[in-house]
Parts: sequence; C-alpha cells; structure tokens
Amino acid sequence: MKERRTREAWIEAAANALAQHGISGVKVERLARELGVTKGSFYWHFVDRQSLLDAVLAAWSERGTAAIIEEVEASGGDADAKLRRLWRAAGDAGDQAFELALRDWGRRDEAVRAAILDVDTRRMGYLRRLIRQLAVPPHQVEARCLLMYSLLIGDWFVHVRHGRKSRARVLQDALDVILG
Amino acid sequence: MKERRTREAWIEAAANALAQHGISGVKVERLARELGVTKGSFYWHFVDRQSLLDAVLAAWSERGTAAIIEEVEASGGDADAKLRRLWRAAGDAGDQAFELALRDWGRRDEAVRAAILDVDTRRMGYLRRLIRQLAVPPHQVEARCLLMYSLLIGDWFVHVRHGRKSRARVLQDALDVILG
DNA sequence: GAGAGTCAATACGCCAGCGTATGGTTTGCT
DNA sequence: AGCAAACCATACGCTGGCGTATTGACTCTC
Repeated sequence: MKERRTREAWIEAAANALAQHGISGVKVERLARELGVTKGSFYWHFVDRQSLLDAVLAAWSERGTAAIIEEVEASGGDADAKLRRLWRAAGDAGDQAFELALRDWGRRDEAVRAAILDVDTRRMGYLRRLIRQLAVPPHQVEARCLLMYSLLIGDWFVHVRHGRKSRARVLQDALDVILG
Repeated sequence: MKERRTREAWIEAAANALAQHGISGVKVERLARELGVTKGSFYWHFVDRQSLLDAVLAAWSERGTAAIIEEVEASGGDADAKLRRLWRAAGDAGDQAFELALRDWGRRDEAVRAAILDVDTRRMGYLRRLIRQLAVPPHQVEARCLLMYSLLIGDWFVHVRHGRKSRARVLQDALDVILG
C-alpha cells in the first residue's frame, strides 16, 4: 500500500493555518478547500479535528529543536559566533508566526503547554551550553539565556518606533548586551 | 436619562473573555450568559460584535499607559528603584493574559496593531527616560529598554525549567543584567 | 478479474453563533 | 395619567463548521 503522504499534507496545511489564523482558525473545511479536496478525505485520514491538532503538535515537537541546532553546529566557530548565527537563523525562519500561534494556543491547552515546556527546555539546554563558554559571570548564565530567548519572542510582540535607530540596530545592541 | 453603565459592563466582560479565550473566544451570547442577560441587551448597546471589540481596544488604549506610570512615579526613589518597582507592577498585574491575547489579536488586525504600536511607544518613552538616568552606555539605552520589555513578555511565553534556580531568581538576575 | 484496501465526493444532521424583528417593561418627565 | 425613551426578552433566519453515512472510483494483489 502506498505510504500516506496526503496525511502529511493535511498536517502541513494545518500548521500554516495555525500560523496565519491561530488555533481557532484551523478549520477542516477550509483546509479541504485549500488542498483541493473535500472533508471526505479528511475524515479518512483523521478521526476528528483534535487528532489533526495533535499531529501538528507532535510534528513540531519532533523537528522543533534539532534542525536549527544542527545547522548552527555544522557551521563551526566559537561560542560567540555560534550564538550570533543561532540568532540569525531563529530570526530568519519564517516560522515565528507559527511559534507564536502555538504559544498562544498553549495558554489554553495543557498538552500544548507540556510540549512547549519540553522543546523550550531542550533549546535552552543548547543555549546554556554555548553561553557558558562566554566570559560572563556564571551566576548570570541562566539569566542571559532567558534574555536571549525572550528577546526572540519579544521582537515579534512589541511594536515600537526607535527614533533614528533601526530596529535591526537595536536588536544588535541588545544581543551585545546579552553576550557581554 | 441614566448614564449607560451596562455598556461598560459589556466591555469589561469582553476584555475578560479576550484574556481567557483569545479574540475568537469573545462571543456575544456567552457574554450575555455571564452578565445574566440576553443578546437583546447587547444589540441595544452595540451595533454589532465588531463595535464591541473596537470599544475594548479603545478602552485599553486610553488606560493602557497612564495607570502604571503614575503609580511608579508616585512612589518616588531614583531611576533604578523606579525601574524595579515598574517591573514588579507590570508582573503582578493580572492583565498579562489580556495583553498577550491582545497582541496575538494584533497579529491579524491592522487597527489593533496600530493601537499597540501607540501604547508601546508611549510606554517605551517612559522606560527610556528612566534607563537613560542609569550608568549604562548611551548607545545601549534603547537596547536595554527593548530587553526589559521583551523579558516581560517572554516571561509568560517561554516555559522552561531552570535547574536548581527558581524562576523568580533567574528573572531577578536578568533584570540585573539589563540595568547594569 | 475479483475482492480487499485506499482514498475521495456527496449529502445529511446538528449545533453555535451573529444579527434582526418585535414586543414588553421600567423610568422619568410633564 | 400618559407619553417617550431606555433597556431587555423572545423568537426567528441564516451561515459556518463538525462529524457521519453512503457511495464511488482507483489500485494492488492473488
């Protein structure tokens, strides 16, 4: 029997919808239209909407950490270089929208929260390893990790004008503060 | 004729619903149940659902900045003291949930985004004024403002275990890094 | 080539939620 | 008393979205 690749298509479409419209915006019939099929297909691959959402979450849990880390590690350099590379990779990725929507979703769903806790912990572990190699006071390592992570999120959530400075410039400065 | 105070009740209920369930969770009939009335009331006070949302946004725009600033200013002390007080005030306030929901909402609504930009800019102005009085390099003032603001948001969005340290402790350390 | 298995279309029932229409009740004014 | 405005209840129509049932292809295997 052929491997189910349409199932993946549904998951991907759902992930996009989540990123764009939030969790309440991922609707079976809308996805069906986007995929050029009808609900009939959906309810063959999934028992219900919830199981699709579960699948989206599971997919993210799996590939949520490894990808970027590998890319950064592969590029080499010292800890500082890696961190700055990590910053760029995380910022460029078009999936901030997805991550934000997912985190918003997590505010109302225990299972999602658990998955986020898991992924964040793994990511944070990597961050910690890098930052520990920098010349910062040991008791501030954890704080700087959190700062970097928060800045990544905040970058998307706080909209503000910075006067003569560009946003990119301010972010750069902020990163400098974090990395010491 | 009596002043409309039920209108305000609707707005408040909507704000609560927004905080708890997100923008798509604020539904007319649900609010009606919570307020112990029916839709009939609603459609007397508002022309439609959107106008209620507009009202919620407008209310936030007005009282979104002044309240905390006044409280902090009233308490006196130097810039550092004020900033730490500001931090506590912003953290304690039970309306982070509201702010987060609102920001998520803003990702999909231009008008909301504009209001956020406005409020954030005013808040940032106050932050900037305080941080400028600290002993930090001038070119880092803006960055540290953004860091503090982001940390406030990130605090809610990134869930992670910090090993032997408590979350509060790490946040404290982070604040120390920001304030120099 | 026939049956099993895979995938999708169609049609249906159901409910939640928005908005409307209309009528009823209370309050204040004269 | 009586009118008008403010406020709310009830009942209705309409849409969108979930899930089910049924049927129709197409494909693989024996």
